[in-house]
Amino acid sequence: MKKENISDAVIRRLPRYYRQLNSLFNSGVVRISSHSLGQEMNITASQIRQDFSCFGEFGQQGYGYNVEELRTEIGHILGVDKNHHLIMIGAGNLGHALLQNFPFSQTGFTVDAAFDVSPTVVGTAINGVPIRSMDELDDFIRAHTVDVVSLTIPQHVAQEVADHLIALGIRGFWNFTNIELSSSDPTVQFENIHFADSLLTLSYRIANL
Amino acid sequence: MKKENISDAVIRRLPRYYRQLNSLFNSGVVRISSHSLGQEMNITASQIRQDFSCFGEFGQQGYGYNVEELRTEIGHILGVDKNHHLIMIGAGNLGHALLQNFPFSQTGFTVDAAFDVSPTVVGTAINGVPIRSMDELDDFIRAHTVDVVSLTIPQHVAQEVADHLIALGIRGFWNFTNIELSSSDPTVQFENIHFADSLLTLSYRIANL
DNA sequence: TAGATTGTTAATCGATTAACAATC
DNA sequence: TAGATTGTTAATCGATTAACAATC
Repeated sequence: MKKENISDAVIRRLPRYYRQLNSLFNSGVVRISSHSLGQEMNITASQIRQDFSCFGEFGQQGYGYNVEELRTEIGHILGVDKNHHLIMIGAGNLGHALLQNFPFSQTGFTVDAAFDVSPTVVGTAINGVPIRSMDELDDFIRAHTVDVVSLTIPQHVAQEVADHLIALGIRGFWNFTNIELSSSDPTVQFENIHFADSLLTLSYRIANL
Repeated sequence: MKKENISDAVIRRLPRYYRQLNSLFNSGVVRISSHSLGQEMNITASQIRQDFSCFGEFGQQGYGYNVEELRTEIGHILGVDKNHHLIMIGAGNLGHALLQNFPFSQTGFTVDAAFDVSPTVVGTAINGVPIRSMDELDDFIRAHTVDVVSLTIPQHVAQEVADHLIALGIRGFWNFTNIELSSSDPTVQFENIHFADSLLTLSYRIANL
């Protein structure tokens, strides 16, 4: 399942397609053409067909795409049918918010545990996810499959914790700390959510029309 | 202060430059060349010089860039010196987390109020920001300058609330609901933080090398 | 069948990189 | 002065769009 030469721009559009197709499916729409889908999403029909053709032939001439089928295909490409395992490091406000509100299961993830240093939260559970002590982290990782670690911890410990986790074999990081994490190992993947960068681009745009 | 033809790609790099320059400044670095900055950020020196030259001439031949000066310039371009006013709609877990942890003031923002429907939080304050009732929202907006509204509310009310706010004159939205908001008015700016899209791209990448 | 729409190849556009004269 | 490094123009690369034969 190794596609080569898929550009980042294409990959970033896949979740949007998936989201739109889900919404269409839930509205009972059975089929859609690249043209209509493009209008709804503000993407050209050409680009949609180009994007899909990176992964296979999902449509039918003269008909378009079956919404349910296409949704399943793109979901498969994204791995929502994989049941990835995730643990959360840091169960503060943001970690708490994610555990409470984020639809992990719809995204193909199971949150097996959260870890924190604070004795007041260790031993409790949020939305069914047990909060464990950071002391148990290494043993937990050695004993379980962990595909992704979400980092909702203070900036100043982020790189250090990441390095430690990489040494333990973790390859996927969902990084909420506003710093650039890096690794010399190219198989380690970081996905960053930089709130500050996001707000600053908005700040720029509202000032420049 | 209206620069034309600045591509989105350039704008998205500005906060990264700003972040890196801040870090260099705090480490006491006085000057830096496009070459060194590029090495640190994994960007070519050419691109850095191209990016900066969209906004002015901030360097000096044979010397490079003065870190403090360049930081100030880019901060100015991004508007961190503007003191924008922000209100938050929805003071649930995520809103709470942002109020507690996000460095609004360092980003050039003041949070004047948060609004929620829940009577248990209305009347309280988080990190000095008062939580008001949604009933007070319209009057508040009419009486105050509001540059940006952060939307940390449930998906199903998001577009409706956004439309209402647009009608009241709001032009900047920091959208944390996992849906695509839109407006026919091109002066309205949406900056979306789609957690699910982000996690799905990570899901894709860990499966494909 | 005729009309619609795909998948794909070719053309265009824009963004990144390279090169270099200007100059500190 | 010689060396370094900018700002900018030109070359390259990659991504988006257009066109169209294939075909449902």
